[in-house]
Amino acid sequence: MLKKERQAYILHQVNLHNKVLSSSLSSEINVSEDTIRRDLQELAEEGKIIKVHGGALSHSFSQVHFPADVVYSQNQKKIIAEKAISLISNGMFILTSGGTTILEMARMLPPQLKATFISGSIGAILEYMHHPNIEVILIGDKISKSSKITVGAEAIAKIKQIRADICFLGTNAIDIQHGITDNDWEVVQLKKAMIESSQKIVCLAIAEKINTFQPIQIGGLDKIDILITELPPEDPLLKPYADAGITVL
Amino acid sequence: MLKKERQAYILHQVNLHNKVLSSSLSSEINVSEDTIRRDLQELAEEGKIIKVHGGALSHSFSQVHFPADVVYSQNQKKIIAEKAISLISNGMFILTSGGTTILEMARMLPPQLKATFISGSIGAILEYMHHPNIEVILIGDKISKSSKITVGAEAIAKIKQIRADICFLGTNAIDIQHGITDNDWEVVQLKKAMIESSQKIVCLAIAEKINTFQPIQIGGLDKIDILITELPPEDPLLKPYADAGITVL
DNA sequence: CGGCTTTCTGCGTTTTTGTGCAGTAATTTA
DNA sequence: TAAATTACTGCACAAAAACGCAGAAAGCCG
Repeated sequence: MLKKERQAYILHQVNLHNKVLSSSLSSEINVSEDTIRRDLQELAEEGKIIKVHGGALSHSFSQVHFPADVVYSQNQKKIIAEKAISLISNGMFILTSGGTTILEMARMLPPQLKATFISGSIGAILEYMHHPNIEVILIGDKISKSSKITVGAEAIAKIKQIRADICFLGTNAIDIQHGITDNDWEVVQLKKAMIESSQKIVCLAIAEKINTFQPIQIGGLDKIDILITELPPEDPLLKPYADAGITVL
Repeated sequence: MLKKERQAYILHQVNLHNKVLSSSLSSEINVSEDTIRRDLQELAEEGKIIKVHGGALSHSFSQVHFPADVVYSQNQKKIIAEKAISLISNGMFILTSGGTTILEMARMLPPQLKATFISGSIGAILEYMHHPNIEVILIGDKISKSSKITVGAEAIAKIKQIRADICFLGTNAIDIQHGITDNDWEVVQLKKAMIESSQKIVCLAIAEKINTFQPIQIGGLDKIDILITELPPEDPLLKPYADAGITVL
């Protein structure tokens, strides 16, 4: 088993179960605990997991601990959310994934807006529920504790029954070559279904996610209609995407 | 259980109940009181809780003054929750409605418990998600903002596909003549479906709901297997229900 | 192709960390 | 003030981490 492969597996396990033990990983993959420890350390340095004595935890596990950095990217997300909201009008059926950017958008929805929001993300649903004029449809199925969304065949089947006007995807990684990618298999399946069920696909991504990629592909750039970042549309970083036929906001 | 994990659990408990006892935490998590004390100390040093003799308090507690009757009915619900939890064992499929009593039960589930919980109540789902060993299945459909649960034909159809071991119903009103009743049409439909899909039906009701009724019937007393209140089972108020063949706890 | 470097992995040893226990001091409660 | 809880201290033991090292594998290059 290759190092990269191993780390991808570890990351997946962490995101799935919220925690991993060095000892159990070691026996699962058949490498020494030393190697596991080194992998965990690398992943921790990249900020993908939180290393603790005995194993590692997923980032979402200890939500509380996101200091100064959070406020900074909060503002970025507000800019993105504003642009996204400008695409919504009354009466629309809107499909959304989860993720902090989507949550920010949900919070900023204008109170007069009348629309139907469909999502499997618990966090997003909670936000939508606060709004007076929004109909909320919850996609049900097994809940993934790490990503706090519903996942599974039922959820996907349900999404496939829908014909939404527009779909907002919180984007974990996007680049020219691989399109949009993610690191959780089940989340990927869900997003794929969402793309199939929507007339227009909007990707919300903060700039640091641009030109990065993750192990699993959701879809190529050709699936995307609109890309929203906190940068001005004419930023050179975004030029390749505009050239690929995507509307950049 | 990892140290960080344990501390996260403790913190969650503190924020939930506003206080924790070292002794009860120790037996819940199965570590020595010494370890708990050291955890509390660390959390206190980080300013996340207030350590006191015998346990710890939440920060918010020191400020807010709870009206006595809130605490009182909180305690009633805790008694009910405890009795209800005694009916649950590992591996069970458990269907639950919403309501504050159910929420209290969800909060008090022992961390070692491995079971599958199925619900359409957003609040309950959020609680279940915090527990390390519980599988959570979310019933999806349109969300009723007033009751904060999913309602509708899809939700009912989904429930009908389930064969649960036990079903816990938060009860709004119960009396000898009308059985269990409620005042929300859609909630009633859902609870009816839940009753049909479960082997054993448990009603959780605080004493003040006993011998009251609401406009819409969910089901007669014959549908109920177990009735749980905060009163001792031999309380005369409950005698008619025991006579009707219901196990009263 | 052969030699060189670099990277990766596993092993043994030393440190550090986490946990429980016993005895004692401090505190609550009656 | 006495009895009972709870807190603290030092210690012992186990588990995990860190460190240095050596062999294996992969990549590079003339």
